[in-house]
Amino acid sequence: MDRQKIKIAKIEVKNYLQVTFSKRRSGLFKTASELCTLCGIEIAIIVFSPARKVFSFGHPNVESLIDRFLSRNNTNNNPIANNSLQLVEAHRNANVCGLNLQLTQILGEVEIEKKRGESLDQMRKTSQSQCWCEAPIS
Amino acid sequence: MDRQKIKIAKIEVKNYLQVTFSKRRSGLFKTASELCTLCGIEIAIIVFSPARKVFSFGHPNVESLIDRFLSRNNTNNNPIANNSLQLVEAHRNANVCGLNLQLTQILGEVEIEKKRGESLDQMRKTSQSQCWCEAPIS
DNA sequence: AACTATTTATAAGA
DNA sequence: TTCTTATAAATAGTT
Repeated sequence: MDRQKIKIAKIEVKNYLQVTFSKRRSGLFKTASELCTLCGIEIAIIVFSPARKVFSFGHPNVESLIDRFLSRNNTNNNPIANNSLQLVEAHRNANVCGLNLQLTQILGEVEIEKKRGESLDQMRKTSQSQCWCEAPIS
Repeated sequence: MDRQKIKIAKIEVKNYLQVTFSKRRSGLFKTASELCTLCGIEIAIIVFSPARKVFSFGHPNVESLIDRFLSRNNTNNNPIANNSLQLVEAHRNANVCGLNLQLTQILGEVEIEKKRGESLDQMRKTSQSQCWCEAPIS
């Protein structure tokens, strides 16, 4: 059997899949890097391999492009994009949970202190109305 | 002049750059999609064009891969990756700012209420020690 | 957008 | 994984 074109469909032979993945991934990253140089653009690629390993390529780096991408999507009104952002939002919210907990606890403290203040206020008023000795007896 | 190979260097002629960008970008997305199908992988590509427009390709979608990528980087100890995450962290912090502000204001309120409580407490004690008429005079 | 000569990527093999 | 090479695929220059 000669070298020939392959059908674009899931490769089932594991060893062959691994080789193809490795070759085509490096090809993809190379063409991406050429596109960068030729056109002066910025690009980020994230790949999760069949073995769940992560490979990435980024110019100037993956994280700053992710940040820019998310900012853009946040400011537009596209409901589909916003919907897809829910996972990321969930992440962010997880980190915010601690702050929310603190806030709730502090708000509870405020309530207790306010009640204590009111009760003391009430006591003062009562004692004032019932007692003519606010001034020293002398 | 015949068709010939180009040097991989920034294209300076604007029109030509635009055409090359368009052709190569679609080529890149096509090869990425083939890699997906052949190897059953997941991939996300984010591109910022020379005109600052954003193009993206994702299978199954860009956002979930970003989320997975960030989670991975968060849990490892790689100082370089963590350092690169600072931009994303900064973003998250910007959203947390409002909560922090609330917390600071509420903490201030707590302080005021506590002081008020103490002052009233002090008044009560003073009035008790100076006045023997806590009970009705009768 | 379409064409095509040429370059580039890559499938199969080593 | 890396090299080789025949073939497939992408694309530079043009229309």
